[in-house]
Amino acid sequence: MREDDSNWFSKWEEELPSPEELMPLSQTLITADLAIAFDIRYPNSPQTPHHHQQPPPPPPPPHLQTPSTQPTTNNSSEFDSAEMGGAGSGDEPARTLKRPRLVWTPQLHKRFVDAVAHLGIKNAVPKTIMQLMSVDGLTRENVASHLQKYRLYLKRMQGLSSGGGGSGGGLSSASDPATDHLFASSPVPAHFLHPGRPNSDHFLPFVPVAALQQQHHQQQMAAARHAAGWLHHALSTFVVVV
DNA sequence: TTACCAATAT
DNA sequence: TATATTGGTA
Repeated sequence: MREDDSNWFSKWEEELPSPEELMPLSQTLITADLAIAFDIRYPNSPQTPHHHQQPPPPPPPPHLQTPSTQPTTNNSSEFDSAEMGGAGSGDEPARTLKRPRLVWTPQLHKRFVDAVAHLGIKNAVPKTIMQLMSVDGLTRENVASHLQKYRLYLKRMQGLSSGGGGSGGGLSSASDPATDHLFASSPVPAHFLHPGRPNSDHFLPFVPVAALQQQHHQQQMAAARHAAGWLHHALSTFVVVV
């Protein structure tokens, strides 16, 4: 196993989400230059590049949509026209500013589900989930709100699977398709619906990647090594559990 | 004091 | 409807 260490690690490394998959979460439609030009602060630049005056409290993210594919139907006039009525002009303290409503894209939700799955139901609380997701600009409240809804969804699924009968009998689930669209986009791990038994598979490395700046590579690698140690421990536990 | 969580508000 | 905010509680 010793010699394999470097092997499995690089192999594991290869399976990390591609930048294309990772980027979308914190990528905006505005280029860095444009952002600077318009004095728009990015959520995922924890490290203020080079600019004058950047107050410590991270300003609200414009939006953390995930335009992995350039939206063909993109209205380019979608930027938040920050100045409204001239009230909150300029350098006003970032706090007390309202963040734009978070949109739970399928990608974001996928990350959410993965985090919950790897944490196990019992440990899946907003703060932990948020940390595991490591999406810049994502707040605990964001996650809490989503989690609340997701739990209701899971409960409904359980109720459906165990009890009873579909009323009309025609299509599969009688529940409104519209309600489930987002949640249906990501598969629900089986053990979510079977409480009572400790989760059996919660280990494969859930990419602990936090950001994508080069400066963070060190931290990322540190996190990765940490995850590696944890993996090792998890594996030894696995033998016992199984 | 923090964070969870269900209810409620927008 | 989807997400945010609130308020009681552990």
